[in-house]
Amino acid sequence: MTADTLTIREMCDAFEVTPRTLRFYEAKELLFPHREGQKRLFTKSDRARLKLILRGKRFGFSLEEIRQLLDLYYMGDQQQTQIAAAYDVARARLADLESRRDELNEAIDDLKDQLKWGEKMIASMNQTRRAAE
Amino acid sequence: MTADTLTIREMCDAFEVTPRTLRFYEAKELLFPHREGQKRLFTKSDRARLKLILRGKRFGFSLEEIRQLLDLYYMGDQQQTQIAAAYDVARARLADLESRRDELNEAIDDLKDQLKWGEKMIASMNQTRRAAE
DNA sequence: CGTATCGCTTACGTCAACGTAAGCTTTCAT
DNA sequence: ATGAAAGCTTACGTTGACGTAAGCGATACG
Repeated sequence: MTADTLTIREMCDAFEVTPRTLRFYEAKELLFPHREGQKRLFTKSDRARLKLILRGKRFGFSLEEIRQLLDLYYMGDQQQTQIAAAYDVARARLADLESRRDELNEAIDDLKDQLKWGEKMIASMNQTRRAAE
Repeated sequence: MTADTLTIREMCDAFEVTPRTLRFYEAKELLFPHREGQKRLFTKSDRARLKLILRGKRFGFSLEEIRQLLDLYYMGDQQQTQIAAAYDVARARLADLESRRDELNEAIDDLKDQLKWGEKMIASMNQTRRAAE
């Protein structure tokens, strides 16, 4: 049985990252792989966290920001004040993501216009070329 | 008349960036302010470009990627092959943005679930606290 | 006329996020 | 037994995106 843990190499292959990157994330307390002697063993939780880390990076968050967000996602049973604080931060993050989505939709609309313009351009140039032949 | 151009300071105030940043963007050929003697004068085109630069950064693009995208947006009348190539790149970018939006929506849904969970948590903890009093 | 203020250039400093190299154990197949 | 492979630690190097400091020219102001 594989005990549901991955070696560092398997983890790298699964997520297309380097060992250095995984060790770096551990040093920054973004991942907490178990140890079997010296060797790291990455659990299901680590895989879920790494997925969120990479997603966060695609959205342009810094590792430090991502670490805080992970602390939110993976809170155990904590004190009420902690939960409440986390709740507020999560709501702020939601607002951030929604505004990002809106801006992204703007950018998409802009680009679609740009593409229409490009199509007309190409068409008219083909026109011109045929006329010149 | 202000000739529709901004000094570097006005530009900084308008976009909340530092002079260093604007000079840096010029050095990297992302902006092309005119000169009045030594002094930079930022045109409407520069303002539009800077808006796109800052938007790109919020989406996690590197300045080099952004420069290429700007070259697309602001192509003059070029050769057909150039237009056609730009068209392809723009379509690829559109696909990228749309997939980002989809992933963003996923993240938003996840977070909404998380928030519901948090609300329940807080509610049940208030319950517990009242029971213990 | 002195002196601030604004802008310019040149150049070195910095921080995040890894890359890369050196040298050391453990493991496992030949 | 051994030597290649995989993993580890430590530490210095690198790249991108600016920050910051020094020093100079022009311009405005009291």
